Amino acid sequence: MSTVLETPKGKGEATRERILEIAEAAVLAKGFGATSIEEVIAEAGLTKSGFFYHFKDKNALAREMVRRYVATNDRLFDEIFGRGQQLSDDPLQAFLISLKLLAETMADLPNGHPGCLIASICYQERLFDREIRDLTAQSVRDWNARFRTILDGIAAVHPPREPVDLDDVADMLSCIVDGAIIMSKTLNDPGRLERQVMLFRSLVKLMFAPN
Amino acid sequence: MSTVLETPKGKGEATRERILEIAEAAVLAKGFGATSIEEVIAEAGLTKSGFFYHFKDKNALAREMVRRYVATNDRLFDEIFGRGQQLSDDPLQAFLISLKLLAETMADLPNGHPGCLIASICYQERLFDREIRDLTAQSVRDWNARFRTILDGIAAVHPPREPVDLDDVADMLSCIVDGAIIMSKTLNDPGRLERQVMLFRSLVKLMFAPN
DNA sequence: CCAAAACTGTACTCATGGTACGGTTTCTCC
DNA sequence: GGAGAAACCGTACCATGAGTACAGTTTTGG
Repeated sequence: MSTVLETPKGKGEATRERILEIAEAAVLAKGFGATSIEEVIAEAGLTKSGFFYHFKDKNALAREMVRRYVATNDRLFDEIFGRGQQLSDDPLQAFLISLKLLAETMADLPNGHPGCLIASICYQERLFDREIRDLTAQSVRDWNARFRTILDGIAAVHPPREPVDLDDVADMLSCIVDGAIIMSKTLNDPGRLERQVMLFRSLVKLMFAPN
Repeated sequence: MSTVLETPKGKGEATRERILEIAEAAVLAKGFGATSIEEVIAEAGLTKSGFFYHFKDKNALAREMVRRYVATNDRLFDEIFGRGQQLSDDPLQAFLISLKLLAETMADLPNGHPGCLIASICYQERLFDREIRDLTAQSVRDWNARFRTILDGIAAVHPPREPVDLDDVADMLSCIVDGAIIMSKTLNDPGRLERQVMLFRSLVKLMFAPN
């Protein structure tokens, strides 16, 4: 309370963050069930006791991982779609700009996109408790709602030329990103993710742009 | 060779199949790393010795699982896209019919789509050997090539109204299906998968149909 | 009926996840 | 600079699961 800085961040907080980061990478590479606490703490450079000081069990680790992932993603979306709105008053143009930014962001990852934690968890649902599954579900709903709002704004100005359901179009963006991440990883070709986002962008243009 | 039936199928073959089916369901629900041989054999009703009679180790099980999954999927695609071609001479109409069939097939799963094994494996790549990763990569490439061929046939008759890359459009179908499966599972709403396939269908129409 | 196929049973090793708990260092604040 | 909390270490322990070895038993197909 007395410090001026926003994030006092005791030493413990830093360790927590390090654990979460290492764990997330491991989970995305081998799955939660196959990610051992031992390997995480080995890489983090602390002991088992130290780990359990921060997280009461593996499920607590998972919960915090998801919270962290969702928060990071939310911030990224805020920035990307906020930036689009700054750069154009037309909602369609703003969205197209944001999609381009999104594609570039995806392409900028040096070793390709590390993966979507929500997708990873979805394929291991039985390992997680109700709270975690609710967390992932809510975050997906939030993202879809965000896109839906944007699309509403566009449709108000540019009536779509075909009767498409905007809820489905909003869903589609998440679907394409998740699907493209999988394809990129499977084929070991990071470029596909960017291309899919750009194709989605073309289709948005096709749907709304006056011909 | 002397039998008339296509599949003589000794008793061992049936057991193998049962193991693979149980294992696949378990892997899609909790991941490969968290799927124990013990639980699989418990559900299959045989002993550990019995299991290792059929598969030399867990990786052999994974290999056969993937082979089985890919073969099943190939057959399904053969049927769906073959049927489309039977029902219309126009390649675009044929594809639209097939996509409708695909959407219906997806919607017909009683408890929603169980999941894509390739996607599941992609998020646990470190657990699998080179051979398995090559298998999944090749199957994805094959599916993409199949769709690309269809799109080529369409484009030859109906020039696309926007300059879209047909390779990307072909990729998109797999991406959308994989992504929609994840969303359906995460939100526990099986309907989304069907809707996404139908939306893709609308977009194909929008891309190629003369206005 | 016989040989191969398809298992069962037991008994073990080794590695690892996860728990429990008491002790020790390091930080922080008064 | 001392007290107490936060952050961490050490060790001992149990349960589970992968995988091996191998001898025995049932089942099946020709």
